[in-house]
Amino acid sequence: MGRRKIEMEKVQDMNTRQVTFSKRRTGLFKKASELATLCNAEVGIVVFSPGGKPFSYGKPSVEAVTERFINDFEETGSGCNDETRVRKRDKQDEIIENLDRLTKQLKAEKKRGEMLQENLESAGYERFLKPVEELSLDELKEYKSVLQAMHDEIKGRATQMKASSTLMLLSADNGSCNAANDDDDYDDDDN
Amino acid sequence: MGRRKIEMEKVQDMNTRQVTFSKRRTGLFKKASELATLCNAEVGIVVFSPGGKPFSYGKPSVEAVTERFINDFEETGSGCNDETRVRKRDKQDEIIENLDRLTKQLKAEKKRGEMLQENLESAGYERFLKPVEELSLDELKEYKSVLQAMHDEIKGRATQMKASSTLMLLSADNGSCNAANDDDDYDDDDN
DNA sequence: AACTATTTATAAGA
DNA sequence: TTCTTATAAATAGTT
Repeated sequence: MGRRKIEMEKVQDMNTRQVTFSKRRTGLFKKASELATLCNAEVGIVVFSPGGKPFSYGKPSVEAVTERFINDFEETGSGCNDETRVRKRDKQDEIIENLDRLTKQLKAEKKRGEMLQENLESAGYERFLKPVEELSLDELKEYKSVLQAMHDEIKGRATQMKASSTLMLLSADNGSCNAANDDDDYDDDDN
Repeated sequence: MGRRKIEMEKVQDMNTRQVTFSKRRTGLFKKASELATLCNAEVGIVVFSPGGKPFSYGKPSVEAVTERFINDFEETGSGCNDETRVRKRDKQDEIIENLDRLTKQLKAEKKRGEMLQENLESAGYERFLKPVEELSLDELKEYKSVLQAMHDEIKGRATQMKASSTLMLLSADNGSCNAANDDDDYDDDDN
């Protein structure tokens, strides 16, 4: 949508591709935001750059989503006999347990990452301030690059894991467009 | 982008909102597809309609994502001492275990849903074909609505759970735009 | 579901 | 990288 029409195939020039990625990622997130605002919808996106760096966008927030998901409880009573209600309840209990486990795992993962980072940083300073002159230039360079790599990895790990899990869950059984239903998919009731 | 500019606020008319949702959801998924194709990126999206129906889009496929995520193994060796390598290995093992657990939970959840649906359908047909004339009109109506509700719920449950989990993971700590890094976020190496 | 008048998004260029 | 601009695409209102 610019000076020229472009073919829908991988952009060959790397610099151009980088620029295109940035611009279009921004555009995609904006579109998502507009969809959420205009239609009172909820939306989540994960994108991996070719380099594997994850970007994400979500609106409004997970809390709102999970809350609604869990509060689904109260509305399941009408028109059901007792047996049905019990079955539903059991099913929802399981789902809630699963969601809860996911959150706990995520939190634990984040905490481990933070602790590892702290350990590395303190160890790094100590080693850097004391025996510097005992290290060769090459050793110093290598040491610096190791620290940098570890820092980057840990910093991005939680996001990476979130994004990967997300994509995995998203396309668990198919990899392409996947509308939920065919028939009635839009019943509003909130205002 | 049409006959008139519209305000960025919830569309009030319900029919208009439904149409807008459909059109813009399609547009969003197309944009995502283009981003993936042009930039060789990976992308996943979940959208809830106001009625709570989930829609999702992913490209290329989860398998590709998880595979790359796991193969990250081989590339972590350079520039690390043994202790560092062991730490990284441990961390990645944990992550892989978590991902594995997520997949298993999802599969179990789907299987339970399918079984429940089968049970309901067979029981439903039996009851419907035999004692119809013994049921009052009101009972028949109620019965039909119960079956319909259960059917809809089970049909949508796996997707709902996937989408909810996804959104939860996505915005576990914040609800708005969330770029991964600040600095170098684009290093390509595949061709 | 199709059709346009317009608004947006964006490819190139600076 | 950020801004500008010519043009391609998306889409709001209409049929």
